[in-house]
Amino acid sequence: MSEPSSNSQKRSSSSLIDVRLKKLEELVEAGIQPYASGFSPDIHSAELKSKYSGISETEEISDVVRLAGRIMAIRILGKASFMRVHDVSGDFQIYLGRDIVGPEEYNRFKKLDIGDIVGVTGTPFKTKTGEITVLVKELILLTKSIRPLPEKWHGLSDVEIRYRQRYLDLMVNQTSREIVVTRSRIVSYLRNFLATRGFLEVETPMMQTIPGGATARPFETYHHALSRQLYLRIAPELYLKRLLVGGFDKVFEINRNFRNEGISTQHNPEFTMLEFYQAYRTYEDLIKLTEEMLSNLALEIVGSYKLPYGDREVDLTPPWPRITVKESLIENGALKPHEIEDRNAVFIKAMEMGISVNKSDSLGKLLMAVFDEVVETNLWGPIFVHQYPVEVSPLARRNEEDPTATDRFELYICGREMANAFTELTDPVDQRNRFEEQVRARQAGDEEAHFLDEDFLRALEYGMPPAAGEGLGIDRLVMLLTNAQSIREVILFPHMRPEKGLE
RNA sequence: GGGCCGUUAACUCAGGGGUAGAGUAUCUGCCUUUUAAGCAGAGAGUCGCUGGUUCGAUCCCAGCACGGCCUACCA
Repeated sequence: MSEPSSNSQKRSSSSLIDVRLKKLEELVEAGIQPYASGFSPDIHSAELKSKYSGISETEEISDVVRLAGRIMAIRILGKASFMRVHDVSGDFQIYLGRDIVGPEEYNRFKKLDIGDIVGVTGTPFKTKTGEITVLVKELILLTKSIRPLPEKWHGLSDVEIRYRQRYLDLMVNQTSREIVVTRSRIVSYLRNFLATRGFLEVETPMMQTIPGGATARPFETYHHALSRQLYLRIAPELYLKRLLVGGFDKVFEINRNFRNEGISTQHNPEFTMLEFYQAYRTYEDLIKLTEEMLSNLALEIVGSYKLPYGDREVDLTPPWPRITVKESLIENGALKPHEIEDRNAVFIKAMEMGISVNKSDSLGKLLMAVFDEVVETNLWGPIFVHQYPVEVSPLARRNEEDPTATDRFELYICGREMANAFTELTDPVDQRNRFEEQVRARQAGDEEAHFLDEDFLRALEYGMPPAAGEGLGIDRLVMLLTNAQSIREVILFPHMRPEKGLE
């Protein structure tokens, strides 16, 4: 699309590339296929090392092993050479001797570059320094690399390049690879945990005509054939509940949500959410399930309930404490017990604290504004904050004793919201009233207020069994378990502005 | 969206109003057990972009681009 000169590939880099392109030409002229196929390794580096760790230095092993990987270091010592090769399980060393492969082949090997992918066939032996090494009988070039890799001491640390060219980051940074593997293990564990408890994994629409289930600004798109506006989903909640109406009593979905909001170390426009719903249960049951699921997950992934996070530690040994929103506000000293039910008193307090609030805000919204400002970041946790105000919980069931509160909790770990759950509102009349309240808020300018979903109300009118549901942010959970300080470290290809010259 | 900081060789980084330095990588030569191999030599840069100030800018100033951190909204 753009001319080579406007490409991000700078001139000097292209001179290094030119050297390699010349080598590539020479290979082709010599009749060598620089992008070969058909070589199958029969062992990985980790297995090689463990299998032959017991051999002695002088021992000659007749086993022939086949390995493949990317050359990461080359040490030429005249008529013999060592190379370090990376494969998926780690790295291994190969030994090339001129007297073994012959002078012609040996000279060809000396022209290999760091970054080239090779297949080797040979026998294992132990070097003077005790490293299991492959004595190469045959080496074939599988892929010629024409771009230089980052240097061997410091590797690649420029975060912009690490995120934009994740393939390069994964090639040279082991911790980046480990996070990918850990994330996969976490998702598998959660899937298995729920599946063994009878939950059914489902997929619901990513493109929705009415974006529902959360308070957030949606991304908009357009369907030409239907001539209508569509939204990328902000949550799967209303669809999963429709499945409860339909008769499934335990369902879950692990998938992407999209929210048209700011980007930060805690936020990516698309993020992964686990949502699960269970009929004939309450949020009390979800508290127990969450404790069990996440504490066992920590044992599985980290090997302990106690996790290092930043320069602190968080202890996931169950059970975890609980506190109501109102209790937390009083305990924190933000509000006095007599003020907590008094909208005007809370409004004045919020103003005094410099929190941006509106005259029209309900008591519940004001309480949450104060909570977000002064309580939330101090909740190192793990802790369940529960009994959220009804005005900010339009899909949650009212508490039996306190109709201004809902049977809802949010789980906080390391000062961050990890999960949000509640006993579901199943009363179609109450649900309609709450939606209408949201519509009024939207008309008053609240871009994040819920849309009214008439079909969802129709489903509730047929009757949804009593149920409880929860949403759990997977990216933040992976951050917690990998001690990552930025969400971009746990998302393979995080959102970035387009790179100049490559659009 | 706001504030602060950054952008110099392919990579990691120094430097600083008089047209640029190191290590790694690359290239050449020597070297048969190295593993940050070693020794000798060489090449490599529009100092993010665009303007301004100046005899002269990579350095000072402004704007822009991209990124990072904090902050705001949210999960």
